[in-house]
Amino acid sequence: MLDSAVQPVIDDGTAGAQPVAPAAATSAASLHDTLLAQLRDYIVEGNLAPGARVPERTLCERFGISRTPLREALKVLASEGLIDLLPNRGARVRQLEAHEMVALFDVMGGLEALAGRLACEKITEAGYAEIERLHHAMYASYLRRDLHGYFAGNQAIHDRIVQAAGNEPLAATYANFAGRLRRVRYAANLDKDRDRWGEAMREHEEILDALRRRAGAELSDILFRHLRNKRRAAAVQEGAAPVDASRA
Amino acid sequence: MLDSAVQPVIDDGTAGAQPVAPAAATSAASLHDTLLAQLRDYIVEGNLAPGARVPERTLCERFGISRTPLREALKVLASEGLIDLLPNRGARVRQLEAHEMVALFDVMGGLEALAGRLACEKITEAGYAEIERLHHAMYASYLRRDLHGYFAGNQAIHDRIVQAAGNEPLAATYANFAGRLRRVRYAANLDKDRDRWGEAMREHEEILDALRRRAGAELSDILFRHLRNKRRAAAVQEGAAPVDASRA
DNA sequence: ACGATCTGGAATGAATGCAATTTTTTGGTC
DNA sequence: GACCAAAAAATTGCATTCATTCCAGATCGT
Repeated sequence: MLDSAVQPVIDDGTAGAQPVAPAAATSAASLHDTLLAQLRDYIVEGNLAPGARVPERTLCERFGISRTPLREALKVLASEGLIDLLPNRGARVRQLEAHEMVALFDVMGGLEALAGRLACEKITEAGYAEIERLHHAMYASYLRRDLHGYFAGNQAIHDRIVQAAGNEPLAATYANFAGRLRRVRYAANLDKDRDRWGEAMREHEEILDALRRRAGAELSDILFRHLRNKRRAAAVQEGAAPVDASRA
Repeated sequence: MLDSAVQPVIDDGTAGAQPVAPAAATSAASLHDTLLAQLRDYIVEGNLAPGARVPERTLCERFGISRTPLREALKVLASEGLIDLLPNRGARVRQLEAHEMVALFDVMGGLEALAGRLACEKITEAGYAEIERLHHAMYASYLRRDLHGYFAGNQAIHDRIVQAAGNEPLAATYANFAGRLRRVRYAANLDKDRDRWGEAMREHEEILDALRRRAGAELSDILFRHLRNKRRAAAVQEGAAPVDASRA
């Protein structure tokens, strides 16, 4: 569906944004949250330039639906912070100012800090072993200077910690913020910042150590500072590359 | 080219609804977020019993609007976690299970912990002085055994800390979770639990002290544990009392 | 010629209408 | 009398339609 193959960019570094909303554990998916997920992906993938208008008509025929469900999805996306809904002027893709990106990073840090603390309370030995395995794999990628593998491992670890926290609202909120930040691609400049890379690796050693000792408060603090450092390293390139929005 | 002559607010019948948390601080209000705020308040206030159906038709004539904007608002409220949206079975007021309430409290704790840490970085002397004043006022209420005044002051302090964090997404998320938890009224059992009341008061002393010293990590930890204790004290009564939903 | 104003088209916001699914009621059977 | 099945009524989901607002180009005035 989505022609994301045009630009295979490494744009992630935090976490994967999956379904945000289906809070109901009992409900079996849904028929039209599909559209929401589709639209969210469509925006997050970068098919619409930041600040660009979100043409209802075009998207309607793009997804083969009427305006009513699309507008509903748009309202939800606006409440998630992905787009801005101007009164009578339609929807626009949210453009992140520098200070907004900083704020989002801090929230991510707070959420990860919370996740780490809760994970220390709930994680099983098997769960820890899995994270330890991921950590070593990531370390191997680091030694290999395999940026892609490193990021994948990094993301997997952070996701696992959030998952281990066993807190559904936390996981949903985390996914929401991760999705908002996914559009800014701050990842690619690690290969030029070897110092930061090594520093991040050391921080991950601390993370694993604190998790092993189930030191909740300590892990919480480490994780927040870890995100702070990641934010600092990412604050370099701000203007994300715009992507073509016009496709017949 | 913005028409400075703003159109007059259309307030037909219903009382003025102040938004719980205007997520978009910069955007100039809105014309139909009003309905969203109204509906949110309507739910949070407890006009609909937990687990009860949310009849579109009824609410439509209640708010004097058509089904389309109402359904949009419903979708947003579902994404906020206030209601569940069953596939073809309409909307239901979210019923909080015990473990869900626990999870929400933990997220609140994490958010407040983050707010405290950020507040230590950004708060001004005047801002701290204001919180100190509120603290003393709350302490006076405590001595007076004025439960209502105590809670008002308590909430004001926590709100001020969040506000002092100067992080808009954090404030919005905090307001969201606070709204979700507002329906469970855990407050009333403090007068029967004098020990918890005194404990909470001591914790607030610690909070103020850490904030005065701008000890971010310390304040963060205190706030999380403070919320944990509040959760423990609140976990008693679960089923909130339903209120009549029929009002002509 | 430059600027403001006016008019036409397009898009947004909301309401109504129609098909599909669910729920309730009614009837039948064991 | 209780339980199950089928039809009717109501409700949801979506499409279509109508009113209002915004944007653009053209027209008129200075």
